[in-house]
Amino acid sequence: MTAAIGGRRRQRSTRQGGLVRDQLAAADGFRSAQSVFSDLRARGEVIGLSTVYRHLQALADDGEADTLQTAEGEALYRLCGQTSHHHHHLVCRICGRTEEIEGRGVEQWAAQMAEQHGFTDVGHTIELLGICGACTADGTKS
Amino acid sequence: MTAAIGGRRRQRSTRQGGLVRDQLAAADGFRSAQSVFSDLRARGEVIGLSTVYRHLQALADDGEADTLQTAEGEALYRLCGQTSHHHHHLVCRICGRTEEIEGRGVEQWAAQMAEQHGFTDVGHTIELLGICGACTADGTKS
DNA sequence: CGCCTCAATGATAATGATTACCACACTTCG
DNA sequence: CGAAGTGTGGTAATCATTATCATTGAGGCG
Ligand SMILES: [Zn+2]
Ligand SMILES: [Zn+2]
Ligand SMILES: [Zn+2]
Ligand SMILES: [Zn+2]
Repeated sequence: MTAAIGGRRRQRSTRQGGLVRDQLAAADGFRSAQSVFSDLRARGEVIGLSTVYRHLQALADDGEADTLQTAEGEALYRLCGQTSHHHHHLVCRICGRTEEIEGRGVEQWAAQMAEQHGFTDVGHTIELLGICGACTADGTKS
Repeated sequence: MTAAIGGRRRQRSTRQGGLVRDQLAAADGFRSAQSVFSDLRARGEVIGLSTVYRHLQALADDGEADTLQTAEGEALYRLCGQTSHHHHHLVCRICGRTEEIEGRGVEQWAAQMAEQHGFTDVGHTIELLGICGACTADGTKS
């Protein structure tokens, strides 16, 4: 009843909205609201913390950004390539570089597990966290 | 350097430790620290919030309990059957009932993705969240 | 059993991310 | 220009978790 069927959600496009989106786009990895905020401020931009949170959530709601949570419970956001294309992430725990990955095998497995146990309406959270090639190299020498 | 190689970690066994463990064991689903605390208090037990947090983390560290995070960033704990046996969970988002699941296919997929992208030391977070048979039935009638 | 030592406890304060508020600025349109 | 309404952003409020630290109780020993 609440849902606006059409896609549009953010009705006015504002300078701050662009800033947040650009900042996210600039980084190829996941970023926290706090870090997006302080980076923007550090760059001399004038924007409020509340506004950053608002726009990040708007992006997430519109499906333009993916989110995940750190082990410490901090929410991270990332602009993702194809909107509405189901995928997962392989994130470098050092530099944050992120690869979008997918696999119908996993999706099938999830569905199968659900069915096998009589569960319905099953969604899943799948994130891979490791160390990317570049960071491995960095750590190797020295 | 800190690690005691052997299994034992909690050196003194206390009443409070038992309480926390029992409370976890009583529920078959994941429980938050706050809820374990308030349930114990509601039962008339005398225990501090700090202590509940401490014991939950100790259990998690010892591998006796698994943890996961809600979308809101709250940490949940659950005593799991076989210690040191790698598995994942299929959790009912209504009643919290939890099934332990596994699948070497998924593990292989994760490993393969990691290798394919040159990532090393890759771990994964995989949780399935749905509605169990009982809860589906409940929702159907009415 | 009584004593001693130190880990464990728990009330409380501190932290840190996120949200709620709300007065104010900027758009838009008549 | 002026009214109406959205978006902003500083600040206060939330809420889970952690840090402090004085007090308690477990266990070992004589
Ligand atoms: Zn993505
Ligand atoms: Zn998937
Ligand atoms: Zn259920
Ligand atoms: Zn696994």
